[in-house]
Amino acid sequence: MAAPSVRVTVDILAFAVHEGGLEILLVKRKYDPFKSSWALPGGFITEKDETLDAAAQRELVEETNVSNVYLEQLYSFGDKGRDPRGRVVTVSYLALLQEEELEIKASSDASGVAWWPVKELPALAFDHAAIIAYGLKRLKYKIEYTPAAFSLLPTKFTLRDLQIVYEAILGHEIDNRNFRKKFLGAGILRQLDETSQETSFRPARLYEFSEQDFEKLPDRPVFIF
Amino acid sequence: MAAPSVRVTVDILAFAVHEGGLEILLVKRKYDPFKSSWALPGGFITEKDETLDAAAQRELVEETNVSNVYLEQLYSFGDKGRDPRGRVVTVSYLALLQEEELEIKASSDASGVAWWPVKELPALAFDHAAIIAYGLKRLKYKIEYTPAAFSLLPTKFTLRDLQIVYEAILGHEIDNRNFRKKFLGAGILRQLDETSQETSFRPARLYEFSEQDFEKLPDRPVFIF
DNA sequence: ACAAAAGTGTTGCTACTACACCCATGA
DNA sequence: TCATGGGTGTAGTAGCAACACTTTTGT
Repeated sequence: MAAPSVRVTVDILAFAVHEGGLEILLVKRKYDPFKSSWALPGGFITEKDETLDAAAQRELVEETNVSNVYLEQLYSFGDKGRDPRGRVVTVSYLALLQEEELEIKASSDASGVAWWPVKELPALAFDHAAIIAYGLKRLKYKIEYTPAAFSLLPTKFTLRDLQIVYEAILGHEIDNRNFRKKFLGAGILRQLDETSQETSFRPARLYEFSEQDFEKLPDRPVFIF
Repeated sequence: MAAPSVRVTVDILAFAVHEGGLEILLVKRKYDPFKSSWALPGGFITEKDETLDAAAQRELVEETNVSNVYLEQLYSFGDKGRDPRGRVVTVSYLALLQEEELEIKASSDASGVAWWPVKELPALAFDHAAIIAYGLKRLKYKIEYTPAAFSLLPTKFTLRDLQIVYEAILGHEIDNRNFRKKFLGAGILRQLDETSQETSFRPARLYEFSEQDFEKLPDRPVFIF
């Protein structure tokens, strides 16, 4: 049986919320094809990669210096004409990051790495614009049915911070009373005896997400607003 | 950059509900590796496949004689040791079928093709048992949030038929009054002026799923029981 | 008349939406 | 004292779960 060889990449959609807006991490390509275009971080899988997940972790570190993050496989893209060099199947991954805690750094393959607001993306290489559109749809969905939003926040956060994450991703405002009621009633937040300081007005209570309490819930909660 | 070539397969999880139980379509391998084991239908993508979806359609026809069905990409598997022949990345697909309307037929690559109840699967080749476990989880989820269940039924069906599909996939019984109420209230079923005949007792009303009405719903309904 | 499955309503409860004001703090 | 965001309660509504009996048909 002729089994034509194909090249496989993993590409990462790394999202973060920054100043009330959703952003994605992109690298500027140094080489052809699509030299000087912005693209998703990622690359070919190697002999050493034990799993696709591991390959995604590795590529993210190599291309952007970002390590040790929540990563989840999203979808695979394999249309014939999507890469001018030949058949390339791309397995896309979703990463949820806290921008402030990272020090991004371009690899030698790239001439730059930067956060881009998803509402003002540059021209993108390959079919990466379509991949991002797909990822955004999935992300909206995910925060409504899973505790994924907490991966976009530091361990200690205020309810307002959490609400900002939801508003940035869903793209609309949420009534703060109902928002707080739903999360406080869900029983998955631990209130801390600390308040956020950096303000010149009333400090807000800090909370932590409790993975254990979430797992113990009889039914999965729904965070639809 | 050394881009090691990888082989890519598409494998299909073809489900159907038969006599109240959920079944999956498997083929018996004629050649090594895993000669004589049962496996998911599927195979390597070829130069001619324009898309991964098209490759899945093609493989399903070639290996089982099943054509023209609902197909949806599920997940990709690429652990290093999963195929003894070397690196193989498998893109899995979900197909939802009506067993009665199909005439399955083994290809020349296989020594058999058969429906297997998911509760009594045979020993399986590669990591196909894990792939099926994953697919089952996704299928349960899908019927609760999408109209996927209708793909497992003929165009005309009774409410009881529909309930049997839900019970087979979810694995528990459902109160029939609440079940009917939810579906009749959802506004996505068209009642026909026909009844099912084949019974020796009271005939049941037939219904059709209305794709258009489903699309027109302001919010997606939730079919959780 | 009987066996078998089709079909039907109500009640209590929970959870949601919509909505506007007072509170605590630092400057 | 003022500006700023933090924090709170209620009333009306909609949707859900739990529950058992009558109807229709063929034999």
